[in-house]
Amino acid sequence: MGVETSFGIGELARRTKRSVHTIRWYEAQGLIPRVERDAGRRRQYTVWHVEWLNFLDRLKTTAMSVRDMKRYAALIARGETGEQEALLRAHRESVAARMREMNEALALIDRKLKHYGRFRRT
Amino acid sequence: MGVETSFGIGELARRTKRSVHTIRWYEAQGLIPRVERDAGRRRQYTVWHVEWLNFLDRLKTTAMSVRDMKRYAALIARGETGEQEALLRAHRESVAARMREMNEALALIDRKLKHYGRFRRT
DNA sequence: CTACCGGCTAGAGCACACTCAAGGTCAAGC
DNA sequence: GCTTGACCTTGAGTGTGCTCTAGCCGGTAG
Repeated sequence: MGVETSFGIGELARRTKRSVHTIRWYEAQGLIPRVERDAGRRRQYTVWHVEWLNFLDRLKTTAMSVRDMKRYAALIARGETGEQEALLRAHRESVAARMREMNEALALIDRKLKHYGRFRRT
Repeated sequence: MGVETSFGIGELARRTKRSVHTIRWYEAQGLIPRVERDAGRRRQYTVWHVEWLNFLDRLKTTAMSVRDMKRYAALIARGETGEQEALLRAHRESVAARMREMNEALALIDRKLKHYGRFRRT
């Protein structure tokens, strides 16, 4: 027992619902900053990494590319908060724009569906 | 002069802002129904195809896969309006769900941005 | 006649985001 | 001391959606 402050890659995989393969791949791509190793060269993670990967999920949900996640991760690693904010703000705007487009497309789809409905019996 | 009722692939490419390559690839994937050929085996298109490709753009904007576009195109080719409607309605729901997720993610990003803002000087 | 344009097919190549296989290390438990 | 399990690295393979190359044909203008 005791206060578990760090854990291995298997545990991180369970906590973030990713495969161990994927986590190593993410790290190789530069998406995971602040990864320490123990004496046996095994990766050690903390709750910070769980939260970071959860946040990456949100960025992914909003269609951020791995390339941009890598840029953001690099800024986190260097602590450059100004640039972090700029990147995130730019992403926010592109997401908002994409959502406006999707809304328009959805409206068109709804008009089509209404049209189908017009000739339905029920 | 005269009423131009059909045109070639180059013109379709210009009208739909795609490359000729891409249009041929779309057709090979089964995404473009009702394509006739002239005596020289050249593809002939009409305004119907322009509208169809514009609609495919909307489906793409809403992240429909080529696989599903192909299914929809096949239903168009066979005139099965009932199944067309079912497919489109299912897509509509998945888009709505994705947009809800994106909205949540956007809200989280906005909270992060607010946090950055908290420590800014201006 | 010949250059050019637009079109044709088959198939190779590419960017992205994983996903997994092969072969090995290392510590703990029996 | 041997097995088990978690971990390691390198690198190959996969699915999606294009994008382009090579080599060819056929009609028109100079």
